Amino acid sequence: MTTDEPSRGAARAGVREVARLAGVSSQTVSRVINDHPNIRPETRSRVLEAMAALDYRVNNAARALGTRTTRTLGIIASDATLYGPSAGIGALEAAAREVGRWVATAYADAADAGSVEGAARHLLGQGVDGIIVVAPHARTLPTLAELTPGVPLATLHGGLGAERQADAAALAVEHLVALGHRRIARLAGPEDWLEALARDAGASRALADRGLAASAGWVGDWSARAGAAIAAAVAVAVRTVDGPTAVAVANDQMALGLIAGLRATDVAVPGDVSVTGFDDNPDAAFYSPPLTTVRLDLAGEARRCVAEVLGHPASALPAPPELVVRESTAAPP
Amino acid sequence: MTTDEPSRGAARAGVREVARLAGVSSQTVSRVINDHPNIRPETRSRVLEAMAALDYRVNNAARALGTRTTRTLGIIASDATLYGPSAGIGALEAAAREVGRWVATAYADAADAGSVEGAARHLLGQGVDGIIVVAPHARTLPTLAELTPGVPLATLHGGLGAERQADAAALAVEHLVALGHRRIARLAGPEDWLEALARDAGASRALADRGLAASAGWVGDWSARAGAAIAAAVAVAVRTVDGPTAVAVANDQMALGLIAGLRATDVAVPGDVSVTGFDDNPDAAFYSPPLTTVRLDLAGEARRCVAEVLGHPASALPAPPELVVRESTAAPP
DNA sequence: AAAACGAGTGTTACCGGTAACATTGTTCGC
DNA sequence: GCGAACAATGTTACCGGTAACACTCGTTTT
Repeated sequence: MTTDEPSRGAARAGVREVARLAGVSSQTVSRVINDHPNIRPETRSRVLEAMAALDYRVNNAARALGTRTTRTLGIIASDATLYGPSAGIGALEAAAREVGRWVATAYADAADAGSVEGAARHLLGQGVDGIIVVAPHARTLPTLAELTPGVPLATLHGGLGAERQADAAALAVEHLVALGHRRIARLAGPEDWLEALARDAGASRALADRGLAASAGWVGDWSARAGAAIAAAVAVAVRTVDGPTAVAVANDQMALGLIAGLRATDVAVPGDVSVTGFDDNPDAAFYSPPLTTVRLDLAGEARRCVAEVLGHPASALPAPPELVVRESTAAPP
Repeated sequence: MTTDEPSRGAARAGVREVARLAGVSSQTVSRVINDHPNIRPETRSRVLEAMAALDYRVNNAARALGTRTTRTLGIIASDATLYGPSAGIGALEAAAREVGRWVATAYADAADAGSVEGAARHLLGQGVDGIIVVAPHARTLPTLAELTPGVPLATLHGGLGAERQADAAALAVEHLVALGHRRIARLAGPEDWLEALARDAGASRALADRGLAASAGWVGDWSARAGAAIAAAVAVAVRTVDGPTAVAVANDQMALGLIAGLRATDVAVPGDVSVTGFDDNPDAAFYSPPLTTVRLDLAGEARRCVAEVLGHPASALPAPPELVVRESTAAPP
């Protein structure tokens, strides 16, 4: 394990070294690095050459110290075992990198205000320029805002993205209605998650738009386990006269659990009841039966979200959500 | 959105302010912050009070600039849609935070050397003190080592953790053997992933230990889709005389896809063939049938990994892997 | 009792960029 | 043809910690 460091002795070059080699001042080097206007093209290229020759790399700590901005975005994420948030984080990282920002991620139990607060403190300590909350809890958002004065806050799948969440949920319901379903139940996410609210609101709206009653729904914590736990109750409802003939579930994982639970009680999907998911988890095509679900333009949502915390003008809107029809939905029995 | 910043005007306090309020030098404040010995308890508490009173927070950029260390670990992650890596990242973040480090994550397509290199450069630019590669590609590891002289490198689920990966895979095979299976096939991960190698090696070893032939296996890219794609071939093999009666799959998601594909070709699991997974994905209990799989002590592995890059003495070893028996395995037909 | 030591603290300079301001030509309007 | 505006570059100081070293006392050591 001999750390034979090639740079030993020859400390990494800084702006001053580059400046000397290029025959300019260090400030000019800085200008080139930061793409300032008013640099003679020839000077610029001389500097660039020098940077390449010395394998120059900016020192972010120094830059951050001088500018009081770290070019880093903090992400507060919930449970890494849920598909939605995980995929969201990946998309955010890509979007941040696209605009030259770094990300620092802190995981927290979204349902526990203390944990979220700890994550926020952790990120603030890091000096992030903004914080993005993935799948935020309704209650924690105000707390966060209070905790982080001066640091812009945005939410993926919450704030501005909420309409599209609702639209996507509506898409699922419309699909069920088109198949002939008239009594459509909902299995929503935890009531106090903005994301859950948006999805459920979208489903309700679609029902109302079609003149259908929004029957009472169930609530789960996004996990497959929760879906399974609710299955017995769903089975009872389905077997009831005038019971639902379809369930719009707020994410794919709960749908998976629900279907598993229904199978255990001999309720056939989609024979006895149709089920839709939400997310288009890559696994959903291989559930049994393959799950009909809706998909958001995650990359687009992430870009919008990054632009928002950065205070950039809204770029192109994310693509509209898509319905992915598979085999968990059919005409009502 | 009136950003009524309470700290406007009253710029955030630094060590010097704290020092003045506590009646000591800034260096003493620094010593308190860093838990240096040789501080009179009374002095320490005076400083701590002053820090609290001023709501002092260290400026990491300044610290990094002075010490040439950022207390940040870089994580190079592959696909956010796979359960294993996602969960691994979450565990690493927690482990890093436990020892007062930050993490910076960069996602890369592990199969694309260029992409991994880009991620590494990104992290190096950030000035990370070490890099942890989640689920590394065998070939990219040397490249990375070359690219990052002086920056310690470790792998989650690769290097030192490999034995436990192998042990876990062996556990699955042993379970199948105990059920009476003698012809056990394998569906491995991509050949050049260290993790895939370790798991497959463990399975092979277990077979050899039992005096069983390691029949040829299949390979997939960890995704459910890959499992489904291979299903037809597996079905043919299973129906062959002397064909396998069980398949040990290298992760749960591929197992899911495989089972879905087998169902399509009327091969029953576990009736005609038993299937085991790897990871204990929280969804696996709700697959159809619920998946028998093995689980690693992810938090422990992450801690070990963080200690390794940090050059800390190895702490407690991760707990041994566990077998989780569910319904995808049964005695051979 | 002088010398050596260690605990506890202060001084100074430095890390590597960049903001702010100063300084040169150049070009342009009238 | 002269001052104004501007383009291109240099100077200087500063961001906020900490390393390195210096210094002052009590305690030991010999």
